Amino acid sequence: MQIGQLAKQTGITVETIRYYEREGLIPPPLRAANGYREYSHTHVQRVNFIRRCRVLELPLQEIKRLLALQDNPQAPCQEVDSLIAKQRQQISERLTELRLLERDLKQLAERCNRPDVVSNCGILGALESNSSPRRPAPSGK
Amino acid sequence: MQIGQLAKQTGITVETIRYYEREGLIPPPLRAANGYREYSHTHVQRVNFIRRCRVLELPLQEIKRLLALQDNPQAPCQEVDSLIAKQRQQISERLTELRLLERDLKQLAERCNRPDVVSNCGILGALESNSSPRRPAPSGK
DNA sequence: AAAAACCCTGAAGCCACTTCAAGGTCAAGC
DNA sequence: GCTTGACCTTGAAGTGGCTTCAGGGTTTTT
Repeated sequence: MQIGQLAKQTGITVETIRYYEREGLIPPPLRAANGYREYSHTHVQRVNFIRRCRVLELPLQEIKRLLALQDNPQAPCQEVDSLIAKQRQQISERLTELRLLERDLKQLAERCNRPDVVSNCGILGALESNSSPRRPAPSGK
Repeated sequence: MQIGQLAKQTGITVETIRYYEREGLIPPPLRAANGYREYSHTHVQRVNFIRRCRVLELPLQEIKRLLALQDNPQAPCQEVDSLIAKQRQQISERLTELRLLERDLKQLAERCNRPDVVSNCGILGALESNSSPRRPAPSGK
């Protein structure tokens, strides 16, 4: 199977497959006499595995760890669990960030004074003034 | 005011301030006789403006647009509004993505078979099988 | 025989920084 | 006056996960 075929079967572009090989996520395949890469079924599985991990937004370095564990069936699977747990934690933190951001952007958008000029723009005004990082009002510390 | 002082006042690192200058977001400041950058109050305002925009995760290119509009007070502020609206849209889309991702990761984590070995790992098993991109069962289209 | 479609490599571009290397400058303490 | 340390300078490279480009070779189709 040529690289284009593998790309079609997995939904990963040809360039990205070559990139994964360079990064060591895919073992270098055999080469045909003309230098073309020749892939087998195990390569399809490998690329699909990587794709599913990337859908979960796991970094390539961690996917690399998972692939190493895969090749070592007697290893404890605790690292797999903790890796997924860590990813869940990060996604959850990012969700919290983005929810706050959404709220802030909504408030900002409401400061718009309808079609007007920049000098009277409520949005720009808010961004100019020190509203964001307001210190908690200097108390007699 | 030297660059270190500006950094302290704005919470932006020295390196990032120099980067913003290179990228054209901050006008090049005057230089002292020894070559050190000399900043004024308007620079503090400018950097704070950029910081507030970055908190909202606006890309530098769009912050550049906002800064250009700021320097042009008679321009209509419609572009400001649409820029913020676009950002809201993107944040909202990303939130939707991450909520789905959170759900998927939770389900995946539940497949863990307690402390065990890799060969019996429910998580790895799920990542290996073609569960994710299941085609909607070929119907007689 | 020519055109289209595939394959190859290596390098650069994207974004917003961060880090590194290799220095010059300046105030304080001995 | 000499060192120590804290500041400042520039330019280049590294980060992540690709994508794009330049410049070719090969194979299949027309």
